[in-house]
Amino acid sequence: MSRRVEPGRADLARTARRHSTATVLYHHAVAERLGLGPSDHKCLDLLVQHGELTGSRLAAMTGLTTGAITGVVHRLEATGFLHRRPDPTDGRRQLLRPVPDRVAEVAAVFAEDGPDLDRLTAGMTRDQVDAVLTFLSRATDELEECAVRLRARALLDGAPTQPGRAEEDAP
Amino acid sequence: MSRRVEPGRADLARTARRHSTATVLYHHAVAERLGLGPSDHKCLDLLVQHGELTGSRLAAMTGLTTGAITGVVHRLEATGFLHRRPDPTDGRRQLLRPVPDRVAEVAAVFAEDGPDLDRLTAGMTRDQVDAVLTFLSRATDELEECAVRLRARALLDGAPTQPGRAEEDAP
DNA sequence: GTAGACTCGCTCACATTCTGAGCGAGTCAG
DNA sequence: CTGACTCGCTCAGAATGTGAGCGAGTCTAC
Repeated sequence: MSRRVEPGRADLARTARRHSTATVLYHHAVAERLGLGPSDHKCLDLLVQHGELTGSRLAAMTGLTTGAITGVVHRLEATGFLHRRPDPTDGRRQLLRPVPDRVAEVAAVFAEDGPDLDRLTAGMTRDQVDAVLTFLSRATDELEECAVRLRARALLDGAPTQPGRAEEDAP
Repeated sequence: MSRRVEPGRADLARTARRHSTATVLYHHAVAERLGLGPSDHKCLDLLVQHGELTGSRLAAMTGLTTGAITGVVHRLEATGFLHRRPDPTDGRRQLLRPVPDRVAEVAAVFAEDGPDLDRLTAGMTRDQVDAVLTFLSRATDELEECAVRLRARALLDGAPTQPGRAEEDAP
């Protein structure tokens, strides 16, 4: 670890990690503020970003079971965050899309109690901001890919270290 | 939306949001992989970053109730991720600290199925990497602050049962 | 055009996790 | 010592997730 790589390298790893944790905690706080569970908020976010999705797609993206998704959709629909309509081309599917008015409320929370991008990039040159953009974009892609890989691995292993519960341990 | 903002401005907002969502999903996947619940992983992360914390401090940081924290601590201790010892200076407190060996396993998961920082910063100048570092650092601070504010606001709205103290602290 | 394999969203029983209230022990100021 | 406080814990009940399985719809190959 004490190799003379670029000086900022270890800093970057540590900061990125802190940033991750802070992000997770912040998301949870926003969900609470909106009267939603963490999973509900997660799904709503995905819906907003993708425009329209099916339930099974949502299940695949979040790693939740379809049963759990049913609950999420019901709650989000009951609270008016989500509109549901049958897919005209496939009778099995339900197309889920966020309701603009409610989504605006979510955006308002972000605006009121969210990070201010202008402040975050204050004093940066255009080139530096571009670098940030590139980093975030690449990181997003990698994170999505890694999440999929992790989930696939869990399925393949069939649950190696985590079958039912903590089997060992009883000193 | 055709304002004269800097070209990268809206992009940055959108990308940051996508990055947040991806981060949350990734954290959840990692937790599953480790056989932990999302809250358990969140607490473990905080523990790793801060070295040693008390239960009540953890509750304040995560927004969980002390009852939930008790469960988290029991699970983490049972699976060997956490070591607990009474505070020598205050008989009420339990000092919680992560177990290095187990934490190394967590790090291994990150190394194996996590984003590769070298790739994320590939082709960037020292100056650009510094900009990324600055951005992440500032964002982390703001996110933490915003989460606290959100939670405080939620307490005001709802029934203020417990005196929520999560501010101060700046070593 | 129909049989069989698939997908989709749903339900149900059960397990796990979180909340909310309250408790005993410990700390500290007066 | 007394009283106000903090700390971690317990307990009942609510919320949320899992896993298996179902009926309806779709697709492919006969």
